Amino acid sequence: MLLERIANILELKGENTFRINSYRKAARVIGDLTDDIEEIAKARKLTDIPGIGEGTAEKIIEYINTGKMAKYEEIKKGISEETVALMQIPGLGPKTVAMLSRELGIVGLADLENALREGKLKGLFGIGEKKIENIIKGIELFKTSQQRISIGMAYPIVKRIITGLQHNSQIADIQAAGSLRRMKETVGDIDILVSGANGADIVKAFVAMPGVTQVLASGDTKGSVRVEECVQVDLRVVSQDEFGSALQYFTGSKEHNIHLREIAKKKGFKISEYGIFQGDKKVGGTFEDEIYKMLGMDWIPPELRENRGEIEAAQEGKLPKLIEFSDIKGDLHNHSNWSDGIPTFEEMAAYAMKMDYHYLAVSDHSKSLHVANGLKEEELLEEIEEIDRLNKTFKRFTLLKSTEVDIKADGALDFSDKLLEKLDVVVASIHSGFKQGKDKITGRMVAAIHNPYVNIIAHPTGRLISKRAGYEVDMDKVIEACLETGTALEINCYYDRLDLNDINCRKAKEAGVVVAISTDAHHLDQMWMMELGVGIARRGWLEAKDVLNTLPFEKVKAFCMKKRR
DNA sequence: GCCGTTTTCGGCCCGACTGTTTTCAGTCG
Repeated sequence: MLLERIANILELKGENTFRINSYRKAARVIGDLTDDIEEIAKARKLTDIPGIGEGTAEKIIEYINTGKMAKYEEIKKGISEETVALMQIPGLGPKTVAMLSRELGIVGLADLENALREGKLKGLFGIGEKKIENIIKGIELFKTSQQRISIGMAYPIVKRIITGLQHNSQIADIQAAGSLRRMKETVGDIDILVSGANGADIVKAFVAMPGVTQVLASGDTKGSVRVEECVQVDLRVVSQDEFGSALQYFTGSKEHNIHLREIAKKKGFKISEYGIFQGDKKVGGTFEDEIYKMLGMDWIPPELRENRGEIEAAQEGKLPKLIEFSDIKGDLHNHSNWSDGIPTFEEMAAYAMKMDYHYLAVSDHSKSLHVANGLKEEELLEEIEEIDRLNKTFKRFTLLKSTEVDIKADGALDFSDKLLEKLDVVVASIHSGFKQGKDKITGRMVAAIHNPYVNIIAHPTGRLISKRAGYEVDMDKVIEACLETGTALEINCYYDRLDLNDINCRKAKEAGVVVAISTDAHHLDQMWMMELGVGIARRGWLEAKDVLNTLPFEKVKAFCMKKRR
């Protein structure tokens, strides 16, 4: 994003920090938009977006029209991207990078490492022994632990730690904070917050837990470890009357907290991790919700705390009543051992019933997907018979006859309508031709959506968080087609997919498109990931009524049949 | 650069830590 780059360069140049921040803020709000920026520009409504004023609006219009931004072209002169990137090294901020560049002509990481080796940093203004040591450590850290991990990895770790510590009699409250509590799709490190009497004892118990591979710090109020999965986990101990404010503070997001503190200031309050204050007098902090209440708004669920309009909604009492895991009645996309899954139908049904589901779809792959052992027509017919037979043995549970039918490279479906008609619910998805252009892929998907038997489009963008960006698809057109035809879009819960993501999910909701939250489980022990999908749905402002699989079986069936008429 | 139930000018979130330039700037979350 160009505006973000401008912010970075201005920072390096030592510009006014408030100006830098406003470029950053503008970049962020644009990234969070659910509407098309060009449409907004065309309607001359850019300055309606909070954080975008006349100046930025002009720059955006210039960029849309010419593909360039004069401001950016002007300030980037003589500054290399590599130099800007040096600011990402922990401990190196804009001042130090600018000074190193000025005094030693350092451009990028290689230069910096050479200068360090040759001892050139010694004697520079503001640089001592310790500082040099910290830069070396920072580079090391930058190289090794740069990447964030999927919430799907972090979530079980936190559950394990919290369960392990819960029985500790010293602990009064324990909660995960940070981006994990907000259910962000990736997390950097894991923050756990505890209140209790004896901090040192609690921290000792924490660093001695099974699974800990390295203890980074162990004190009276904070412990920091690395666990098997190579993630850093921080545990902080606070007093009970600070737990609420500390939880609020450490949950973030940073942008949400900044906005909240601005409001607090205007109302004569001050909030920090230690509490909410009026002058020097502490007026709250034990409970998180009292902070929001004192600021004149409803308590905001953590998943919404991204400064994407949730604060305004809370002030007006208009927050959505977010979907909860307990609203989920079933799972509409799963694989059995008939294609590339592990469990049998019986095992799937038993597990689903244990999860209190009312139904579960068996949606094995279709014939063209050889790598996934896709079912041939006659095999799907057999599968249908087998499921019908099994369903007679269940009392208050139904296995749904389904398929994950391939949308082939030419846009045709992999099974005939005649066959699809025999199913309860049809999931369709793209598994090939990822490199086709945006129009082609969008065309394939829209064609599938218009098929009267297709009910759900699975993993609509095809992205894999750790591996690939996904194919190019015009989500606006897909959403439009779904709305027109009564087709649902999936939030795929598999931890590496989480596709739709939060922003697209909100986009779908705003358009009025129904969303299905499905695990795409191939093993029984992937079915818990429904919790991740619900988290993404909550981040997308979804309520139970927006989600297909919160409905009882009859209504899901009615949703599918309606399209066939 | 943005913004306004105190302001169209003068503000713009809070606190901790660290190292170094001994009173505070730089960096971080």
